[in-house]
Formats: sequence, C-alpha cells, structure tokens
Amino acid sequence: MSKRKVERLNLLKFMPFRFNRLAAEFSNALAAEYMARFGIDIPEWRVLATLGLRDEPRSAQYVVRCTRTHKSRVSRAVGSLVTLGYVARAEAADDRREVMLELTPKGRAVYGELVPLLLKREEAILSCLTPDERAQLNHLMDKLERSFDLVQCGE
Amino acid sequence: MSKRKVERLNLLKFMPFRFNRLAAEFSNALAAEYMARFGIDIPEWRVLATLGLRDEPRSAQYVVRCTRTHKSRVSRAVGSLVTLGYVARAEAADDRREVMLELTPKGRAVYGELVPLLLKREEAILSCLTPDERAQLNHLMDKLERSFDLVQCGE
DNA sequence: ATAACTTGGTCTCAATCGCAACCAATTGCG
DNA sequence: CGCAATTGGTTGCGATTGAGACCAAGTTAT
Repeated sequence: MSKRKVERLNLLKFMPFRFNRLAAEFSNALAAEYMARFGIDIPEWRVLATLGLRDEPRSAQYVVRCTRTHKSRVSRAVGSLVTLGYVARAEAADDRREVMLELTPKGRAVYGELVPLLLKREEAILSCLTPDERAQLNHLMDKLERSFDLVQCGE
Repeated sequence: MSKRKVERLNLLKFMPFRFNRLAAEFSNALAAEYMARFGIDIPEWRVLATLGLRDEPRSAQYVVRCTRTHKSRVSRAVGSLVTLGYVARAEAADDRREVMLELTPKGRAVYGELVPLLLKREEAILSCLTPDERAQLNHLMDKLERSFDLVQCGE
C-alpha cells in the first residue's frame, strides 16, 4: 500500500482567505482616512449607517440583525455615539426593554458629511472593474449572501 | 439657499461592508468545524498553509509577505505551532537573523488531514455558483487584489 | 573598520472583541 | 393570577490583536 500524495492547498487561491484579505483591505482603505476624523470606528459607523438610512427611531436589536454585529459590540458603539452626541437613546413606548435609537442633528450632519466621502472611496476602489464586471460582482455577492442566509438588501 | 437633500447609503449595498460580512461568514464556516480539533486558529492555519505548499524551509518573513499578516501575529502563531510540534524552527545558514520554518512530520500529517476538509468546505460554500460564475468570481477577485497591490497567485 | 541604517523576529502594552453572566421587561403556560 | 421561559440590552472578564519598542544581525557609506 503506497503512500498517497499529499493534497496541496494554495492559500492565494483559497476563497475564504481571499475574502478575508480583501475585506481587510477595504476596511483599511475606508477607516483609516475618514472615520478617525469623526472619532468613530467601524462598529460606530455601522450603527450610524443603519440609523441614517431612514429618519425613524430604530431599536438596538434592529441594528444587530441588520449588520450581523454582536449585540455587545453594538451596545458599546451606541454608548460612544451617545457620548459624542451623534445618537440619542429613548425608551420605546410599547416595550420598555427596548432602547430606541435616533440620530441627533449633529449625528445627521456627520452622516451627511461621511456618506459622500465613503461612496467616493468605494467608487475609487471599484473603478478597476468595468460596469459589466460590477454587475457580476453584485450578482455573485447576492448569491453568496443568500446561501449564508444573510439579510439581503430589500429594494 | 435651499438645504440639499441628504445623500443616503445603504449598508447592505455597500461593498466594503458586504465583503467584511461575507469574509466573517467564510471564517466561521471553516474555523468552527475543523480547526479547533487540531488546536489551531486562523493565524496558525495560515502559517501551516504557507509552509505546506512546498517542502522547503521558509522564513517567518516570507509568511508575513505571503499572507499579509502582522509579524507579531505570525510570530505568535509560529510559537503555538512549535509547542504543538507541528513546526520546527531553525537558524538560517546565511543570515542568522532569520528563523527558518518547516513542517515536522506531525505537522505534515495535520496538513494532509486538514486540506481535504477545508477544500470540501470551500466547495460546499461555492456550490451555490455555476461554473461560469465561479470563473467570474476568480476573475473579479484577481482584479481587486491587483488594484490593492496584494500578492497574487503565481501559477 | 566603525558608525549609521536596515531588516528579521520577539515581546510588552493598551485597545478591542466575543462570550456569557446578568438585570429588567414581556410573554406563555398551568 | 403567578412562575418559568424568552427577549432586549448592559457589563465584566478573558483572550486576541496590532502598534511599536526593543534586540540581534547584517548592510552601507565614509
């Protein structure tokens, strides 16, 4: 019985690795530049982005579900944002356990300033792809997200 | 002078976010299942994978460059792997600063066991894509990696 | 040759993170 | 009703991490 040849794995071709590496690059490209300026980090930004999408109060739990971020992380991020005066906490009328979150005017201002910068940065990163390729990327991400049972983009 | 409408950003459509979320899912899917069994974590796995690709001693620095992992993290991962008996450290002949790393027989055995499991897992994850779509994904990842100046897969 | 600089690697430190325990409010069930 | 189970959120704790100080070895310039 001869020894079977070892199966090799090229890390650089291994999708989980490639995704992690690329995701880290995306984060660096964004966080480094703009977020430090407003005293916020990625978890804070996720809360901000979730609250900024609609002008309605949202519960912390909603943010958790939306962003797949651990609730302790969300809780702490909300704490920072409240301290910074970007977010206001309020009790929910119907369920007094829930903490309803809303952007303050100051928070909305930061959001309004941050969004164009981040979108521009995203644009710069994706500019290496043709329009067709971008559509492909969207489609592939959709399928992968669906297969992981991640919350999809509604509209 | 009228107030301009706030530009909105849908987090779920924002590529940096999507990449990060998906990357986390990939990691969970792999790490949870197999790696705990061998007492190794993601940084350790990266070292193992780098050393396993060719049967030649490599320096820690090589692993750093290859995986874009911080050198302190690599250093610690190597420490664990040595403790576990999966990796052997040796001085380089020509440059006595370098630490040459090599898989031990035990390390090669673990590698040989782990690789098929991980590849099977990757396969399961990507099975939601058609062959065409997989080719597209490869191509898109290539382009993005190139634009980030990441080390590419040679062959 | 020696001083200044660079490079490979380890280690200390502060910050971050996720888990899980915890509290409070709500819901469900006997 | 009243007690268990569940849910929303906070917090303490241990583990992990990256930045950067540090040491040792090698390189370069004069």
